[in-house]
Amino acid sequence: MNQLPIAFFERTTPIVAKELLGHYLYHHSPDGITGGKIIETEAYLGPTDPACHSFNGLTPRCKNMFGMAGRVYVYRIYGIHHCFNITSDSPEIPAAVLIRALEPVEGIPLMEKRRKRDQLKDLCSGPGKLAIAMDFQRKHDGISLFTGPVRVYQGETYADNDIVTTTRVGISKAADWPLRYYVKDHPLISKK
DNA sequence: GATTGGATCGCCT
DNA sequence: GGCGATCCAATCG
Repeated sequence: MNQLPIAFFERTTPIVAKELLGHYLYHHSPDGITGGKIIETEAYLGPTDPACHSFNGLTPRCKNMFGMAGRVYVYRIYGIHHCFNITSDSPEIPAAVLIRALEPVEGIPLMEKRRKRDQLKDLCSGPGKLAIAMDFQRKHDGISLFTGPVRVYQGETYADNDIVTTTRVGISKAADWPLRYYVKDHPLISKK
């Protein structure tokens, strides 16, 4: 399988978020390979976006959003879960795409074991869930998609008619900005 | 130095 | 539909 080139990620974040749908996210972890098709994303635009962690400048948490696109940004949320993002846009603009749901395609038994669930819809249908199923942790924060165990491979490209654009989930600031994208009628997205 | 609130999930009613 | 779990960066709410 071919990897998406770094130029794919060095574009404005809504484009990257929308076009990531249909491509494949893999984690080659020590206890096995897991992978899935990206079916739901959200764009976080950087300094102009009040909902983005980089809105208030460089902090220890979001420092890896600053710099090159095509790297991993993982943070802890609600004290419990992790959220997995891919950095985007130019090095001057600290922005990222949150991966909200995957359609599992590889290492499903390992995902079931990590999630302690055996229904396909319970494995990767939400940012916290897919972080568990894929075993994404803080230690992955900042790694490149081109030199480490986490990779994005070329998949299919959806037509605009097959993509739903709507508002982001779970935020209070800029709540009405239409920056969430998902595959229309897909049964494994995180929520309507 | 203390407080607050969050890009969530799963179980309860 | 509501709420508890449980961490920590940002803010002084």
